[in-house]
Amino acid sequence: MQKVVGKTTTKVHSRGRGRPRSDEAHQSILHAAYELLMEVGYTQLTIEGVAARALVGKPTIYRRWSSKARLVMDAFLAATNSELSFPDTGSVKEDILQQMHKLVKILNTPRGQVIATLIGGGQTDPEIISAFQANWLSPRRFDCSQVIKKGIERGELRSDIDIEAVIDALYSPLFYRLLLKHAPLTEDFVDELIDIVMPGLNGYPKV
Amino acid sequence: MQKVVGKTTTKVHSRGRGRPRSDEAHQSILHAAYELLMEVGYTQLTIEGVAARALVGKPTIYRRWSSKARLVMDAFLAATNSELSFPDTGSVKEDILQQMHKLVKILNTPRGQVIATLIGGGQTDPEIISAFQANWLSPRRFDCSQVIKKGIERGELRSDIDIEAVIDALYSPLFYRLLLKHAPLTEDFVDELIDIVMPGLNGYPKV
Amino acid sequence: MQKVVGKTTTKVHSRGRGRPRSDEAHQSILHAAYELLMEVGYTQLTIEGVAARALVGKPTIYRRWSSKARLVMDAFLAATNSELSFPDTGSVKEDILQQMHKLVKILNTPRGQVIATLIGGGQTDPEIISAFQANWLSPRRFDCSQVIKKGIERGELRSDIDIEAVIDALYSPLFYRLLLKHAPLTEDFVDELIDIVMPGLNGYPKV
Amino acid sequence: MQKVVGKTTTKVHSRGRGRPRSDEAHQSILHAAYELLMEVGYTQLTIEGVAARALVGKPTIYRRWSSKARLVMDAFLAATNSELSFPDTGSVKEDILQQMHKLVKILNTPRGQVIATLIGGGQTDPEIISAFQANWLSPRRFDCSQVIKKGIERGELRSDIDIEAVIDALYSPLFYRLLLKHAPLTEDFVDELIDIVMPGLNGYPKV
DNA sequence: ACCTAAGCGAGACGGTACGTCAGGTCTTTCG
DNA sequence: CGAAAGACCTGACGTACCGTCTCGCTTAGGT
Repeated sequence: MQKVVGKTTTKVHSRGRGRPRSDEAHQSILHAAYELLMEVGYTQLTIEGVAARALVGKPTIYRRWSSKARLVMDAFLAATNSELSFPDTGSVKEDILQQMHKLVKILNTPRGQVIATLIGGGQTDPEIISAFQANWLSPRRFDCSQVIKKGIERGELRSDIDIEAVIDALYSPLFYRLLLKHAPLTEDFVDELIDIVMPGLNGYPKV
Repeated sequence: MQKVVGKTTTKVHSRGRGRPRSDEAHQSILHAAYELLMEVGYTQLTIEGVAARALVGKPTIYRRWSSKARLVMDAFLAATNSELSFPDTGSVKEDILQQMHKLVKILNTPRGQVIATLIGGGQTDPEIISAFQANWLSPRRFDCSQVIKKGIERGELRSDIDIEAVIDALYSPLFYRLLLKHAPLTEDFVDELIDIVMPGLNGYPKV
Repeated sequence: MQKVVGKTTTKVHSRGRGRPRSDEAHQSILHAAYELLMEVGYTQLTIEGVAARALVGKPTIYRRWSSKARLVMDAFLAATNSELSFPDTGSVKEDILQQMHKLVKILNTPRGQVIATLIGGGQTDPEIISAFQANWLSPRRFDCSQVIKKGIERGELRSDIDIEAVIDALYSPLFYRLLLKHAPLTEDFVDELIDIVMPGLNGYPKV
Repeated sequence: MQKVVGKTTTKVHSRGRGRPRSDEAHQSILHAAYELLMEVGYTQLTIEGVAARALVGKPTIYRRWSSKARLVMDAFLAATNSELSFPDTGSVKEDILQQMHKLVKILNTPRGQVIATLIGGGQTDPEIISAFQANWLSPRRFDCSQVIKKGIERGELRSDIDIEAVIDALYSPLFYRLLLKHAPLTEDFVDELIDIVMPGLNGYPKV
């Protein structure tokens, strides 16, 4: 578990004078926040509740995070692990297929709900969206773009595709179902999607 | 503008005795709610704020809508017009392309932000999501599925596709960019998506 | 126990619509406040504490009293009874002597401490002083001035005295000892004071 | 301006090892405290405010004064000058009259307000009252009692009076008006008081 | 000339209470 | 007799200070 200090935390202290901030309190707050996030969700989570569970005063939280959104974002990121790496099977289609299956599994856990509430909360707090995008989404999109570029080099994929659009086409339906809940987010759905999208990327294009 | 009595409103009144409900108050509430929705989004919208702007008491709102979610959905739907119909050009690809362009235009207006905050707020309020899905999303997905079915009958599209998955593949990237804001939601993006997804649906499939 | 609506309460409501303010809550708050005033004094008394003891929400208190000072003032005045009336013995000296004895007895009870903390708190809140002066002090000073005037008419007292100054000369030492605590506030002290001050008021003045 | 080490300061340091306490900080704190005392009064004065104005850390204050009361008393006393001495005109009445005029002048300055808030704050902080009484009131009462004793020896005053009661009778009205503000504290009022009280003390008493 | 104890300003700590806002309910009066 | 208005209680908000506790740094005696 890696401490992530992204856009959401206030500036790291320039080794100024005064008592340094307690790392113990910091961790305790993030941990309490993440627990509550999974137990009651974003909306029901209160700063007072976090303070009480972390055995910390409210001002100690407000001193570090200026809003619930930012605290929750950091708590989420601090609990991130690298479970979403891409395999290297030699086939772009297979690499992406396997990683999307992993992603679907995660989105179907409570962690998936946390992601959903974060994106939801982000609709009224731009900072949370940009932090989520920068610290969670971007790294995974970057990995995916590397896989796609490798596929282009190999001639497995067309060279004139817009990589960002491809990634959107592949992954957005997963988030769409996560958020809209109009249909279940199954692994079969992933297979369907791959079958729909990959042909349009073929190195030997449309007849 | 038509009063929508869908899943979200409480039962219509049985013309009982006593003072009738003021239609003026009703419209005034919906109007105030929609305005606030555009100004501050779903989460920041408060029943008190709506009551104040509509010059109405809180119970007058609660008497008609049992929750913020239902009020907001009605306000949103009351402002709906049917600008998202599909053309009939004879080509599935063209029909969908044109309708998606219309959708993108709308998503880039304040109304797009309202949709975003509704989906966002829905992450912690299941009722919002299901009402949005039932009253706004479903009709458009139905229209789209009719277009697709017509394409299958014509032989323009493969007959073994999962129509729900196809609709997701086509439309979810638009909502994805609406919500995540990692890239602009342009009309060129629509063209790219169509180029990526449609080949996988061809009546005369992959080589 | 008489409900006093003095300078300290906000205007009485013009019998408008809506739920009327609960008199039960009102009395309960005043009672709790007075109890706490006697138990812990003005400074240690908190609005939260009053709310908790009165089984009432904080906003219910703030809706009626804009500050701790005004609440406390009203609580004090609501607990006022008319125990400080002047007798009519036919002798000014005797009338005042007896009433001052009564006052000393009261000032030596917890109620005396409440008065002390009110005057104390009033040093940083002008409103509390003026409310105390208007609702508690003034009536008693008026009674006393009537007694003095009667004495002047009778020829028992000089006619050229400044009545306000006389009242100050008589009563201020009691408050002085109440507040400064440099010496006990005994009934003998009252007798001493009368012996010192009354000769200066004699109808047949200084030789 | 003399550093006062009365009941209020903690023990003087035994000149141990280590860095000696900064006298500059000491003076700066007292000065800041007195300024704030005049600006906002005892109750509104905060240790944080003093520390900020004195450009000093909070612990530097707490190391020297264990409570707000003690700090404030020292700040008040450090700003004392001996402007309230008694003249020696040969007449008790004149001596006291002149000194009371001086006192009234002072009580009508901001310093008078400081005294008022000190007495006020003392109603919920016994330490303030006893320190004020010991370090400010007592010396002046002692001086006054000397004047009175001299008057008794001279035969100008009765020998059977209670000196403490006399001092109270003379001075308490001034503090009474300072604190209750029901009437202005003028020099004419002093003259009135003298006329009322002095006859009761005459060496050749009531007719 | 070093050591070391105690001071320094700064500022974070766990707390308590503040005064406010909005939630959803209840109780009046008015139409 | 039900709609409208507004007070009700509740709970959380974000802030201000409390008095204490580190920090990294002087500052001077003591060895």
